[in-house]
Formats: sequence, structure tokens, C-alpha cells
Amino acid sequence: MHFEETAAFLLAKATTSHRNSLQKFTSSVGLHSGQVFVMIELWKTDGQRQIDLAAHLNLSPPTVNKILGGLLENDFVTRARYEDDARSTRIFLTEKGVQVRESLEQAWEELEEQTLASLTDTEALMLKQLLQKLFQ
Amino acid sequence: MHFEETAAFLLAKATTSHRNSLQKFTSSVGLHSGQVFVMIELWKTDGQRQIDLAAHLNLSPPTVNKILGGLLENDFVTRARYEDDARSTRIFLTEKGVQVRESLEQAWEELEEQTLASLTDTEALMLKQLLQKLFQ
DNA sequence: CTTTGCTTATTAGCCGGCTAATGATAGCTT
DNA sequence: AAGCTATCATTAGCCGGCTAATAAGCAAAG
Repeated sequence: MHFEETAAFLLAKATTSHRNSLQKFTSSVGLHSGQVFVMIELWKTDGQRQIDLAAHLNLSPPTVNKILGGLLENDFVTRARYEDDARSTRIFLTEKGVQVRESLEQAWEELEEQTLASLTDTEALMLKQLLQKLFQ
Repeated sequence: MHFEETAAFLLAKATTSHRNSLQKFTSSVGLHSGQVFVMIELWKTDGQRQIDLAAHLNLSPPTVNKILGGLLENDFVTRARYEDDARSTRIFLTEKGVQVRESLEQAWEELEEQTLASLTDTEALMLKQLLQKLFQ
């Protein structure tokens, strides 16, 4: 069997390589790669509970908790009690957290460009559609 | 900007998800996800130095070193001095390391099937070609 | 033969994932 | 009201990546 030619193999290899690129670009705006996705989710809907963030991000609650620790330390978000349920906390963007979006969008455009550099526009579109279909 | 529609975003999400599937399948044959790629490389060429493994796998030397630690502990590989250079070690498959290949190939087929379940044959082929083009 | 510099392996320590286990709270059943 | 159960956040601990720093050995220049 030629593992190297399977989609499972290629996808796994793509993981590592893409994470390295991602890390480079996000660090230029002061964020770690994992933190970015939490921020994107909060920009969509601010004030979510951790459990909801985890569900929306397709990540485990401990992973979200750990990532939030870093974001809290660096003042990108704050925690607040959930009024109706003492078990939960709600996560809110700080001013800094709101403002970093613009820098990230710029970095993201460069990342996207670099990611797709080896593909034609048609291929890029196909890739996006296929990825969406794979893990919707 | 809609991050969710970029290839960079979709790739990051897809690969995380894929790693979880991968882990499930490889653990069924007693290997961790990262160890699999080292084994695949050794099945291609046994007796490589760590530095060459790292280069072929596109991983950092410390990462390879750490993964080999686990493989050594579980008797999938052994270390031997490199005759011509005392700095290097060569990594060799054990009998167990050779034999686990068959089990992994079976598990890998299932993984591949599950990975591509939502795609047609044509789409699967396109995906593989695009990934190969992206990270060759 | 010594010194300087490069290469290899390793260690330490970080982030991003995960599972399993805890503790606190909410809520439902009785 | 009491007790069981489910839910949420958190902690501990693991693997897979990485960079930076260390130690050891090789090799070439002087």
C-alpha cells in the first residue's frame, strides 16, 4: 500500500504544514494560532459561554478553557458571571479584542494568498468546496 | 471579512478534525498518530538517521526525537550507533515494527474510506491532486 | 596539533489538541 | 425538602508540533 497517495495521509501532512504558516501570520498580530479561532467566533457572537464556544468551534471544553487562559492574560477577552446560571461564565471581547480584528484581517489575506499560491482560481474554488464538503 | 469561507480557515478546521479520526484508527493498532508517519518512513527505508527522518518527514529533529522515544519504549524500533559518525544514531525496525504494517494497512483503508465518504470518486481524486499541489 | 566552526542528538519549555476525573451548581423526581 | 442526575468549568496529564539552548563529535584551517 502506498500511504503517501491516500487522502488521509495528504490531509495529515497538510495539517502540520498549514499550522506552521498559520502560526507565522497570527503571531504577527500578537495571537497564537489556536486563539484566532476563538476570537473569530467571538467577533461573530460576543458574550458566549465556554461550552457554547466549544460546540461552535468543534473543540473540547478543556481546549477552549486553556486557550481562553491565554486570551485573558493578554487582555483580549474578559470573563463575566452568567446571570442565570452560576456554573457558567460568559466571555466578552475587550476593546483590544475588538480592535485586533482589523490587523488579523490584513494578515489573513496574506495567509490566504500564500496558501493558494500554487493553485489557479478554479482550483482554489474547488478546494474550498471540497473541504467544506468533507467537514461541514 | 468572512474568515469561514477562506481556504486557510477551512484547511485549519478540516485538519484538526482529521487528526481526531486518524488518532482513533491508529490507536486500534497500538500506535499514536504521530508515530505512524515515522513508521511509514522506516518501512520505505530502514536504518535512517534521525536527522534524515526529520528531513524526509518535514518535521523538526526534536519532534522526531520525541516520537522515537515512544516507539523505542514500545519496541517498534531500536537504536544503533552509526558506524562512521558517533554523533548519529540509526533507527531500525524491530520484528514487531515490521509486522504492525499489515494491521495498519487494514486500518488505513477504513480510515480512507471514512475520510472520503462524503465525496464522489471524482471529487476524491480532485481533492488528492489539490492537496498534493498545495503541499508538495 | 589546536582551534574554530558545523552537525547531530537531546533537553527544556511552550502552544494546541485530547480524555478522564473533580467540584460546584441546576434541575427534576420523589 | 431531599436526593439523584445532568451540566459547566476546571485540573491533571498525555501526545504532537515547535523554537532555543546544550553537549558532543567531526572536519577543516591554521
